[in-house]
Amino acid sequence: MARISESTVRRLSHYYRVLEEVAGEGQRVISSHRLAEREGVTSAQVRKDLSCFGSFGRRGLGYDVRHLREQIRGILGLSRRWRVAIAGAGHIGSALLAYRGFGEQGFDVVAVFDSSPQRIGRPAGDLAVRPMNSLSARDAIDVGVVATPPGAAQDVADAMVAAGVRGILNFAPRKLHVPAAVALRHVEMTVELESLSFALSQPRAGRRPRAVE
Amino acid sequence: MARISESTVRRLSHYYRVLEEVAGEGQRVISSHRLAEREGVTSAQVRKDLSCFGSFGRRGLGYDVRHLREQIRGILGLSRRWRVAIAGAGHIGSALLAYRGFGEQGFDVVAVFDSSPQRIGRPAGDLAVRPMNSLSARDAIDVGVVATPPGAAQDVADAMVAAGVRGILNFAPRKLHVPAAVALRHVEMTVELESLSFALSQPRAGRRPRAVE
DNA sequence: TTTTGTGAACGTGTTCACAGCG
DNA sequence: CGCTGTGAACACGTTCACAAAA
Repeated sequence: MARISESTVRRLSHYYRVLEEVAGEGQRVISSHRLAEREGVTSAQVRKDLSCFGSFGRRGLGYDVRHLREQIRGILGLSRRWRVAIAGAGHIGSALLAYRGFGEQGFDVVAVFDSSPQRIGRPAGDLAVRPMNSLSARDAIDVGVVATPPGAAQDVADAMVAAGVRGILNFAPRKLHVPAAVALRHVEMTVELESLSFALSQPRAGRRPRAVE
Repeated sequence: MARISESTVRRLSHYYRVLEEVAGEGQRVISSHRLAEREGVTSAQVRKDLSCFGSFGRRGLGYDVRHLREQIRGILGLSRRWRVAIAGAGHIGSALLAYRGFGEQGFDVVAVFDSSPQRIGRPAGDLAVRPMNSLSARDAIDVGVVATPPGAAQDVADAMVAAGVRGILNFAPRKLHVPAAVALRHVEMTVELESLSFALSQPRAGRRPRAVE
């Protein structure tokens, strides 16, 4: 089985959402063409992506919606739960804590940290905000979420790595350096905004690849 | 001047941040190599990206930090201001409203909408939450931010398009369909999370280094 | 000499087109 | 026949390598 590209994984995540929707509509079977249509990609892309992980379809028929959904669920690791720590109890951190979808995807927020004395000890959902330096390997955190100001982000990431996290989701607009064994993903709101600003600044009505339909 | 790839624009946004930092450190000149190093790309990449827009460097010397920063600022359309409307006064919408970086990038939030009667009329920063259906072309919105539950996202986007927005930033985990002339960007927190989940599920050859304390 | 700007080479992800199978 | 699975062709973004300039 060849190396899986990041784009393939991201599309898998999209397919998964479409399949949940389609299953909700009572559809039992879906073709790569229909799935592609809903997601805005080509049917060949769908088949290629899926074929990285096995043969889930039936020729002449299509894919069983429930079965495919469960397969993707397994592939994406959504069948198990992950222990998450959020660093930064500001606006973003608080919003994330309150975000229900987090738990629905298998991520349990088990600790919230901040370095500001004013915030430490304050209730945050079912939890209380802990001082940043109290994070340790004993917390057994799988995924750390960096929701601090940019200036603190690298230090926080270092602390997370020292505490043994295996993945980091970074919301701060700064490049983080972590060991290769730690998975790192970046939610780049700033970049999306500036990319939007660029598109809006272009003279002619933009024919941008991401503006489909 | 050839077509600009989306990746190039996104990197430009990164370079811009590095340049602000470097300018703050008092550096007056920076080479493509140093810039690349800080951003985690190759120096050829930096030069190629910049060369799409002109010749900003001096051979044998490098790039003038302030000048390059201002050039990129102009290219990304950050020299002017955009009128922004946020739809959805829930956790994400509120966090965005409180986010200062928004304004620093030239985006003025001039209206907040929601369809829930409980939220309408409530103060939101300097603004008051308005009923979703009160959005109209008279608001002269440039950019709409979709921060609603997924089920409402498409309707809200349609309303924004009808009100004449030129760009949409979507936080809802659902594909939006908009006319090609409307720029669309997606903050895919869900996808990043699931991509992390996938990475964590892979049987990694190199086990993570032991947590040292 | 240093470092940019850029055509050429390269690699990777996407699309095509069809063989294979129900 | 219809639709999947997949090698081959293609497109596009990245890297290389070097001529040109300071």
